[in-house]
Amino acid sequence: MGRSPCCDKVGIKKGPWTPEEDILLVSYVQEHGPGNWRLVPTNTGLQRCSKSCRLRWTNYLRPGIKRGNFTPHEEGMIIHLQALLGNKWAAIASYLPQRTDNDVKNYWNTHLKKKLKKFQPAMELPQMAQVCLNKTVAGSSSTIATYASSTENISRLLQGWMRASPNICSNQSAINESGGGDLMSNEHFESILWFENMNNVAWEKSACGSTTSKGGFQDSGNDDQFSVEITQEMKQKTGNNSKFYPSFSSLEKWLLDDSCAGQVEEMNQSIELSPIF
DNA sequence: AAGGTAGACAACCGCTTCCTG
DNA sequence: CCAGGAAGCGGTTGTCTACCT
Repeated sequence: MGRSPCCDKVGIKKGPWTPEEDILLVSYVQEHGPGNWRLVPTNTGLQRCSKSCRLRWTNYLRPGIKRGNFTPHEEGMIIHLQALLGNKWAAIASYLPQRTDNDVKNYWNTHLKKKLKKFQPAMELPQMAQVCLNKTVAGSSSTIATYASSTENISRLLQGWMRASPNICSNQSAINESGGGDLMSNEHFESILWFENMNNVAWEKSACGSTTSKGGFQDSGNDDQFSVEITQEMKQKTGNNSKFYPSFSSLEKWLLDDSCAGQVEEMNQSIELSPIF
C-alpha cells in the first residue's frame, strides 16, 4: 500500500497547474464526472498523477468553492469545531460546504492558530470556542461577501453543467439550484446541508459533562460510551457508508449551554479589548 | 531600488481507510 | 477473511507576493 506509484513515474509533472491543464481537467470531469481518477491522466493526456488531478479538482476547480477571506462567522465556526473535533479538517470543512479541507487547514495554520495562541494561557480551547461562537452567532446576521479569484470563472462555467448533471455532486447541484447560481448565505447553507431532522441524542446527552481540559472528547472518562453512541447513531443514520458528523445546531447547543459558560465572561472581555476579532 | 523576511496558499508526500475481488 | 488497489486525509513543503529595512 502506501503512496500511489503513479507519482513516482518519470514524466509526471509537478508544480503549479497551468490554465491549459485546468481546462483539460475541467473538460474531462464535465464529460465523465468526478471519480475514477486513475483514468484521468490517461484519458486527458495530462502529465499528472491521478492523485494530483483529484486534489486539483476538489480543492480548486470544483464548482461552488468560495475563495478569499473567511468571514468572522466562518472563522468562529472553524475555531469551535477545531476545539471539538481536533484537526479533522475534512470534518470541519463539511460544516463549511463552500470551503475545502485544505483551505480550512491553511487558514487555521496561518491565521487562527496565532490568534488563539494569545488566549491559550488564559483559557482552554472549548471555552475559547464557546466565546467565539457566542460572538459569531450574535453577529452572524448574514456575513455574505463576494469573492473574486482566478478560478471563479472556471467554477462559474461549471455551474450550468452541475445543474444539468444532477447525478454528479447532487448536493452541490442542489446548492446551486437553490442559490440561483449566486453564492449563498451561510444561513441557507446550514439549513440545507445537514440532516435536518436529526435527533442527536448522543450529542445532546454529552453536553458539557464530557468535555475535558484538552478540548476534545477523547480524554473524558465518559468518552468511550459517548463514542459508541455516536458510532451507533452514525451507522443507523448513514447505513454504515457515508461520513457522518453531528449537525451544527447540536454543536451550537452544546457550546452555548449556559452551564458551560463558566469563565467565559472573563474571556469575552479580553476579546472585546483585543484588536484580533 | 535592492535584498531580506514573513505571510499566504497551492501542491505534494505518505499514512490510513475503504472497497472490491 | 485477506490482500491489493484506490481514494481520503492530515502534515509538510515550495513558491509567490507583499512588506520592511
